[in-house]
Amino acid sequence: MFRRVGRLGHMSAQPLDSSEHRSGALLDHLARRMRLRSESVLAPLGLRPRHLVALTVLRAGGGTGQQALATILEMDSTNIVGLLNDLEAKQLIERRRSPEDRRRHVVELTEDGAKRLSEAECALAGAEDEVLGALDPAERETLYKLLSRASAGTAVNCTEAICVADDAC
Amino acid sequence: MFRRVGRLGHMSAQPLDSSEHRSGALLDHLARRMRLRSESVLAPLGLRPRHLVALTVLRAGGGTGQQALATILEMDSTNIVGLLNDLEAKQLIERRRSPEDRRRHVVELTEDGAKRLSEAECALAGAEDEVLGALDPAERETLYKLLSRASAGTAVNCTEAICVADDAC
DNA sequence: AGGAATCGTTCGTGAAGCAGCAACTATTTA
DNA sequence: TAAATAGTTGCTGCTTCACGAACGATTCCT
Repeated sequence: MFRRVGRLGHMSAQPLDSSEHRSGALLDHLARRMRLRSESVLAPLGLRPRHLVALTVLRAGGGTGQQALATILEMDSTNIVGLLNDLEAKQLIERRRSPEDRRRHVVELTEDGAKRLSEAECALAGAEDEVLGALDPAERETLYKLLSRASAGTAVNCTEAICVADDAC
Repeated sequence: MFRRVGRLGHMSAQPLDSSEHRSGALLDHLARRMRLRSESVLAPLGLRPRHLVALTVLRAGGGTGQQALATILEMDSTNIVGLLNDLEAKQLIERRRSPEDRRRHVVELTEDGAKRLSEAECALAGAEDEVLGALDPAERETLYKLLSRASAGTAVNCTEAICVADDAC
């Protein structure tokens, strides 16, 4: 499951100067800042940050089963149920039984869901302006694309549908 | 299995519609994935993800008071105390009274702290490889720089209130 | 000097997120 | 038929975290 991390300094082929450039802590830091702001902005829409994450993933690779979704989001599947219950109660997603395997519930964004997601993203403009204030629009776009590709790439392991890279809306 | 959207080379014009390109959810998603992996990797070092965040911030702008640190990390100052207690017990940071204002505790990385931080970052290579597997080294470097600048930028302005452009959605 | 404000510290309280187990239904697969 | 899989529900417990109250030390205001 987890890649074994070798003892220090055993990699001779890699340039060592990138060893300090780990993005993990920075991701954590910025995600926290963003999440704190998002909560208050999203509240009027009846959404929480984690709902937005789920919706975003669903938009990227819709038509996934809940098990797959649990893997992508790395959440316990029992907790996924509650999350999806929220979203379904608001009619932002639909659960349909898969015709090929009727055990599965295929989860997909509804029209309302896509619309609400758009609204939410739009409402987050202010929050993002605060958190990413040091980056100009072009840099933010670059950041978005990198994050998007990384997110899609990691999802590849788990499911089938990935194709977010660059869509022109 | 892979639903492929062609248009690979067609980077036509500019992505002018950045309206939907909000990075918040993606940040959240990737940060979570990273954090889950980091925990197990960091455990042998006696660190947790949030410790790493604090150390990273301290390395970037050392010599800050705890109040300022609370603002940067956007954590309650009472919770900062416990966090720093952990780190001080491990002798990764030092609290000294500021000579100019002896109410303040100036927090700084010790040599051990910097070393441990480096080790931790090195140990996170595997985790990062998993989470950012879709990005090549150059892209990861770009990502790091963007995140780094964003983090530094928000830290600098944290004292002054940033006026947010009213969202016109 | 005296009083108010600030910084750090400790303690407690309460809410929220989340993992994990158990049991159940429906469905597929061997 | 038996076993495995997907989803659902309910429950338990741990951890994190924000928030408040009180306190000592120190500085700033007048």
